[in-house]
Amino acid sequence: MIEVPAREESKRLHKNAADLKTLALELGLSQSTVSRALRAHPGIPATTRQRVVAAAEAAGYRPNARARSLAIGRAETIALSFPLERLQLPETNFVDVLAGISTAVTRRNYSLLLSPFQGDEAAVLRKLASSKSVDGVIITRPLVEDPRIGLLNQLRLPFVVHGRSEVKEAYSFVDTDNDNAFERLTGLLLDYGHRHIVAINGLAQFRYVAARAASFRRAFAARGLTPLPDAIEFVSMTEATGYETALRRLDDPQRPTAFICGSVFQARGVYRALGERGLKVGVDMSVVCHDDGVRGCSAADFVPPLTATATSIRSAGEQLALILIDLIEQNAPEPVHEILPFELVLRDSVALAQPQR
Amino acid sequence: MIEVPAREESKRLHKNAADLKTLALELGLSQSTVSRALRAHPGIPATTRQRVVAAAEAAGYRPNARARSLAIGRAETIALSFPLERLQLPETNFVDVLAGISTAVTRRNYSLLLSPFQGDEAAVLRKLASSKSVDGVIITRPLVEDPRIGLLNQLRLPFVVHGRSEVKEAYSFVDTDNDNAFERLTGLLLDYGHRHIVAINGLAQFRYVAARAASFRRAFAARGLTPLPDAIEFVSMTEATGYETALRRLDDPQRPTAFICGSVFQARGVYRALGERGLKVGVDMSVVCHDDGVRGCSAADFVPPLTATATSIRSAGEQLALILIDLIEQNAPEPVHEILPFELVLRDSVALAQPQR
DNA sequence: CTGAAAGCGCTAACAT
DNA sequence: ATGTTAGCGCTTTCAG
Repeated sequence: MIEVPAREESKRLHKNAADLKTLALELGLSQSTVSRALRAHPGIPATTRQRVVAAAEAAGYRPNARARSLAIGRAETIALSFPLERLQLPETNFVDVLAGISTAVTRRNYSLLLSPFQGDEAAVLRKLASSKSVDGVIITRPLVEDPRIGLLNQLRLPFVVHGRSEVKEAYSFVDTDNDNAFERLTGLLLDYGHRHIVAINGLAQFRYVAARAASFRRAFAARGLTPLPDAIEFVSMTEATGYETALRRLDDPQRPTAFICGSVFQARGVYRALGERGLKVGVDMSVVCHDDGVRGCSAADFVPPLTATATSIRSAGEQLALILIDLIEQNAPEPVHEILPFELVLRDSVALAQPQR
Repeated sequence: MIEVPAREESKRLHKNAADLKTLALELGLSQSTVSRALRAHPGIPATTRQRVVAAAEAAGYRPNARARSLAIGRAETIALSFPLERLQLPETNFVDVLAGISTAVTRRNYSLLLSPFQGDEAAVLRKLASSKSVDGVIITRPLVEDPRIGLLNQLRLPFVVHGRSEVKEAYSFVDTDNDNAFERLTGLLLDYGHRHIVAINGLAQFRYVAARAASFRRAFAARGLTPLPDAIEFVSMTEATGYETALRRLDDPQRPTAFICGSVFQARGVYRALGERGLKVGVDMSVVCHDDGVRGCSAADFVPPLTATATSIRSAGEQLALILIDLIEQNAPEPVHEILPFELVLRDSVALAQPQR
């Protein structure tokens, strides 16, 4: 019944639980010296530093994050605020942004707090700010006039927005170059001779949707043309709405010759609708889309492969986290505005427009 | 240049930054009384409590989470440890578990720390434990003999496993009733007269895969039958492998008459393979699968609708979080073992077996 | 180069 | 019913 081997293990266990005080005691040094040695403060000779580091490692010592953050006034943690439904809906690029954020946060030795909300996001943001549980927050999908920006500035909680808003205040953001992407897509179709183009856009409350609508029109204007008044559809970013919208427009006596889709999901719906009407993509009908590089749904894998403006929403996520952490650590005193480039990838989904009537 | 209106605002801002000391001072009470009043401790009369609560609300006061957690010895935060790739791969049920966890964590007023790892999960778990940044952790996809369970027990970090392992030690888990689900699916096919059934299972290192293999054989044994030696395929849980595996088995001279799939993703691949070989599901070939209720890929939406054992992986996520929090708060001193039920939903993907040869 | 001591903001014994 | 006091474990002046 004697547990000789267990004793040494329990000893090690105890060591694992060690705090700074114990460690200092064992080393015959003061807490402050040990603390400084571990943080490689100047003025600690290499020899003692090594001794301390070795002892800490042996003891499996890590500073208590709660005590440390109380002392230094930072939690080394950021939050991602998002509507819970973005984790529940099947078709969103949210998880890909999250993957990017996770990666960067980990690389910078920060932690990521997931902060979902249902209904009142402002309340959640206020709570994050006043309880000081995080050093900063990432918010997503800004509205044309987004009240969160004013709120966060007022609360003095560092933040970065995924996307842009039209508000006057200063704020940092990371955004894809949506505007120009839609202009390129539109221009491409126009240059192939298409005139009756339908743009399947997103819901009108979001700024990026407005921006895309504007750049769609800009591409026409640049060529001395004007789109039809009902050329732009403001619908949600799903396969189902892409399908429904396309079917409706195909069955219209004024059938378009080309579609621009805001997302690969919508494009998938458009392909399905075309299939059902017996129309061949890249032959009878042209389709292009914007492709955020969402995992598992690439324009390259469409049949036929889909011409698209390609970006990486995951790297947008990485940028969001990196910029926020820089902001927190004051490496970036000014608001940061980062617009990520896209690439136009030509594939087989675009045909020359048939000579009209 | 005088900022009269701004002054009042800055005053309110200042109030927002209020701490317990300031609040106590304003109220003419001691910190402890204010603290107790806010936590509705017994022995604080309703009148003062109301006064304190009102003042706190007006000031936008929230206890500093870092100070509080240092004082009470709990962070009121749990972590989810997972391989980063589960956020990057297109086909996983991970996000659905996450949605469930998020929901429950929020409901219990806890926070959720996302703790991805690449490579060495043990190191991450050690860090979580020694830095005391969270009160507990959820781990997923246990191996048959999973070393994390021993580690976490040794570290004395409360944890719950999504799934089971064969290790001897005590641990809490939430798991779907995988074993019996596969037995039911197999039994169903056997009762329809099928004898040459191929089970497309997962990768062999995971316990649930072994359990499913065993219950597949159990269903045969219960009817005095034995499956063919190569009846079970151990492959990954994706559409692509479902497709490839099905094609290979279909092109074998010994073609099976039915498939059991471990996931809807695999089943989707099987459907595609059957389509390409001109076989009609529910007529020429029978297919069943286990359906975790992943968002956007339901067995009910297959064409034809797919007979499946249905569970909700999201509610598994909820249970995981609730149990862990109970464990942390000592509401559940004993390890908790929760096996979630499933439902067998009959649809149109199963036909009576053709009389053999 | 190292140690002593204060304090981050809160909670909880221990008084009264 | 309320106040006083002593920490929680760390960082960081301030002394030596």
